Amino acid sequence: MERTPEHEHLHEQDDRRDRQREASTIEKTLALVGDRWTILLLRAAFRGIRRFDDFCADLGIARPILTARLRKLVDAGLMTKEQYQQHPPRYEYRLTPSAIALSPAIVALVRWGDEHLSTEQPATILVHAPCGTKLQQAFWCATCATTFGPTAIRGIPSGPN
Amino acid sequence: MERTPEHEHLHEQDDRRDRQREASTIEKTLALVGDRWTILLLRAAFRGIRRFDDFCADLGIARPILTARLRKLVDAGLMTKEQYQQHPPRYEYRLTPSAIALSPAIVALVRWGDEHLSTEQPATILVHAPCGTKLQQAFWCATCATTFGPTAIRGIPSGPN
DNA sequence: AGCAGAGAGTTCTGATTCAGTACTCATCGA
DNA sequence: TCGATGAGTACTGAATCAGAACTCTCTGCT
Repeated sequence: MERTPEHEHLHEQDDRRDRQREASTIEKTLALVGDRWTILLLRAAFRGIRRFDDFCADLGIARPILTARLRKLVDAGLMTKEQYQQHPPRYEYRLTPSAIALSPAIVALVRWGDEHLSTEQPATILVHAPCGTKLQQAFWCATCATTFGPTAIRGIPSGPN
Repeated sequence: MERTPEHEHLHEQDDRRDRQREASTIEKTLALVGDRWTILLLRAAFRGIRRFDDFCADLGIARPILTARLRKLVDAGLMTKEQYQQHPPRYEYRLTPSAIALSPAIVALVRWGDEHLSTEQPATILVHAPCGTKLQQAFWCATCATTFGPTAIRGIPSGPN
């Protein structure tokens, strides 16, 4: 399931290496987050939900799956499991900064869904709180002081090699 | 992305109906896009891949699954299947504007993965092609002409209700 | 005419993972 | 002691995954 860097039996072009590397990190991302529940779970956590049964009720997720998802997120360092009570041991799950850093991605998905998938029901729209303007999400270049679209993005390898 | 300690939710307003409605559209989004392959497929398409066998080779995806994913994306209006040659009928798959609108979400996921999941391998960083500056992703308010982080986002219901 | 080959799939297999109901286990409060 | 609460497990069938092999229609070559 996890694709190790060694596991490149099907690449024939060598300019694929860059892609391969990038793919493997995004593959890891998707292996973590790319299923029907994990994003929903994180979203619930962003709304302040912390306990097992609350997640269960809020999302309508089956318990064994919730157990598995929470464990996976804790293992990945996106949530922590903390005991908030000794005597009957009770735990709560909290987001780590790493998970909070995912919020732009989650917001982008929510926005896209609202704009492209909502049917008869009016979607919630996200606005800039200070002025109430409908949210735009763009890429911002501090050097050029402009926003730009996806066509102006290029990937370059970072680091010493 | 700046984070303020007290802000652990994107927006609260615990109107249950609001949440419920929003959840259902994000659920649809995730049902479409929330699996191990779809995002990877879209990413490949963003890189210019258009043909069945090329997707197959590039992603290492099994053919039946690719068939299913492409069909799902075409049905959802994210891709079009166009015949580019008559005589042996050959098709290619192209992204629609609706899919291109997903790019902020995909970029956000890639970036997050590169920052939080990459191990020893240096991650590819995304840059603004014209000037080479490292990509910032922000929310942009056209009215205020500023960018802002997730803390300044509020959700409001659109339409009646 | 005959045959290899490309492109775009479809049909079969098993192996995994998903999802749901029902159950456990410990503890508290009445 | 009885029941409720919180946090899980066990066990089940359904769906999805991965891979190999197969089909079908043309094209290009000989």
